[in-house]
Amino acid sequence: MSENGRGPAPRAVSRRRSATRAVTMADVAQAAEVSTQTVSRALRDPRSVGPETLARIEKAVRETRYVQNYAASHLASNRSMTVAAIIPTISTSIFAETIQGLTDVLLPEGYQVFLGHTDYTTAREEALVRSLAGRRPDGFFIIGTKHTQEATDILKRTGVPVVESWSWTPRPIDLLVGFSNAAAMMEVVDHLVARGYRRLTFAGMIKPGDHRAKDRLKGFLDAHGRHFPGVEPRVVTTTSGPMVMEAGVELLERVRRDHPETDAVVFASDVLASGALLKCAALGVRVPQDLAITGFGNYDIAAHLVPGLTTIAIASRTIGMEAARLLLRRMQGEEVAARMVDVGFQLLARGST
Amino acid sequence: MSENGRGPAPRAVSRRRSATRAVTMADVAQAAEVSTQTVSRALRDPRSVGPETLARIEKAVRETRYVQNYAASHLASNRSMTVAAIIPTISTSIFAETIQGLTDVLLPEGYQVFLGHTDYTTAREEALVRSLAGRRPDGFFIIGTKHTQEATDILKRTGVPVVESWSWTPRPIDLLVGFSNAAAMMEVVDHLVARGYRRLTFAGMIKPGDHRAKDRLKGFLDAHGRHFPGVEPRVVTTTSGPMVMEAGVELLERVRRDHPETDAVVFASDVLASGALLKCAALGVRVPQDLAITGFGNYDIAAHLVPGLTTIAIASRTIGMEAARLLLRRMQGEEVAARMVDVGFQLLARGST
DNA sequence: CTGTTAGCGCTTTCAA
DNA sequence: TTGAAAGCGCTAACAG
Repeated sequence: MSENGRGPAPRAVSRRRSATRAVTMADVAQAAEVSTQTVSRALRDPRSVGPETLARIEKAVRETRYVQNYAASHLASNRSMTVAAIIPTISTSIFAETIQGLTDVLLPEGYQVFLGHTDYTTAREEALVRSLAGRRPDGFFIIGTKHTQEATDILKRTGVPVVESWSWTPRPIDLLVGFSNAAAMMEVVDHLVARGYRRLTFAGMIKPGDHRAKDRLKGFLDAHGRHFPGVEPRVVTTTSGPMVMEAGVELLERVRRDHPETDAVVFASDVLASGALLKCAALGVRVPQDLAITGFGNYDIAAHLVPGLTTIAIASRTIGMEAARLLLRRMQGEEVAARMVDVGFQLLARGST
Repeated sequence: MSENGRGPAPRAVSRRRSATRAVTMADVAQAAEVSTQTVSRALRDPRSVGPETLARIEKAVRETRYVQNYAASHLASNRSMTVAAIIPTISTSIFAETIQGLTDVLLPEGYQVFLGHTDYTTAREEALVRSLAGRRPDGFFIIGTKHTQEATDILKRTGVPVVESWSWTPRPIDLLVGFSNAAAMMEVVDHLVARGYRRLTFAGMIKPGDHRAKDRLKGFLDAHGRHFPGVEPRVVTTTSGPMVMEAGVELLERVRRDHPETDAVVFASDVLASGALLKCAALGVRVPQDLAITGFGNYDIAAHLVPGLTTIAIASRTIGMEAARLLLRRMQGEEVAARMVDVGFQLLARGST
């Protein structure tokens, strides 16, 4: 325990910082009677060393319980084998699906994922980008295509591939895996109009940094203007609070109070729509006869509600997987054929309309 | 562009690996006309350098667009400022809440979170622990208390704090933030019996590595044996497939076919219970008159279903936040008062029983 | 197939 | 308050 028991004349002054010296590659090399270089090679590509040497090294690794230090590896090789992922919030299962898809593809290739969430604020996003850039990830994955100038600059200067997602833009920072939220919403409106609904109201939670929600509203307004020129569009929104079903209930109540003539409510998310749909059942409002309801996202619940919820299905997991594949190709030095991937969307017409 | 234009006699042979040399602390130091030491100090503790020096350094940082390299920092200081988090799956919103809580507390303190998921297999968990250990995180967060011997060994030998969670054990590896799944399930059974139900059936998805689901089944069996000694407990399970409402629908169908006498179905998760409850509405099965249904987790949907779903509420986000606080204290060298935190659970009796 | 050398970019230690 | 030297644990480059 005593820190002083080192003896009188420690030749090369010990500059150790860690108390319990960890096993290093040098220890393995010594145990296997090879150089550290050979150990390094054996770990990265077992076929690059002789079979007997390899066996000795593997034995040494086991016996010394060696765990490679990636920080040192990273510093020496300039490859961190990590990918930074930036999402608005983890608690929305639909982004979780995307992250799951991302990690499902990246982990088997040896990449680890750093995760950060912005809570839908661009300021937090910028801080996160800066902080994550300091980890020198080999790639970035980020939800959204609108960022602060500073964040965009940092992302561009990292020199590593960047995938933006879940939106669409003609000029991505680098790579893009997304779809047009506006176009999807237009399709919802077209569908409602085709089914005979005429008094549509948009209801959504639009946080300051949530450009996907804004695009959906924009799509609604565009389509509404196209179908009902001159008619003032009905819009009910909240700008804060957790994205939970209760918010949908509250939005429904505001729609019924402020726009009682509404015959169809276009929600910006399945979460909100589900809350509203269930509330309708409790209130005795018949869906879709008295009121049609649409959602966005095709969450698990949408197909199970009674009636089923008409919504837009997004290939959430696919976005993550496709993004991972693009990143992998780039991180391995290959070129990608298409820098922009449109995963599209699909209108699922169910009983609620 | 030419790689050859270096001239004939490059004195000290360049051993650069990165093509575009990134801005380093030395560049900042040069621009600010101080040593790298001073820059380093200024970045870590601005008050440790003179105000004029600080101003020059801050200016230099801005002008050079310097982004600190944490890998080098990590290697030199032996602190990575990261925490590794291991969860069964990201796509289950209830774990996402926990991760959100964890990051909400850790990010402001400068820690970043590495995320990995095991898909409920202990083999993948072990691989993940090994891999994440190589990143030398300053702390581990892991869902569950049952691990392979090897994974346990690695976690113990890292020398950093480890928080296990979402279960209960008298002998955690290090720290514990959890609750007893079995006790929670017993309370569900007690509640049903008190309400007059006598023919209970357990229905759940029990994946091989999901010890929390197993504990819930165990709790059911214990309570069932206590209330109905000698009566064979009814249990319907699946062992694979995605945890979605459809699985709940299928379990419900099996319960109705194999155990038609059932008057209450005890589901191991709200997801399953919700699917079943909605299916009951579609089938015309009255809940709770014909069949009572209970869930587990108190997902957002539970309170909005009609009737409301009786379930066990878990402080999912709190688990993450509490774990983060324990880790922080330990990572900052302080002792923690209580190594084991029981966050408990709460039975929420709603209309479905 | 294997070893030697230098260095990745930062922080610790020690000295001024 | 600031600086000089050393080294964290690994890998690239080169040589054999």
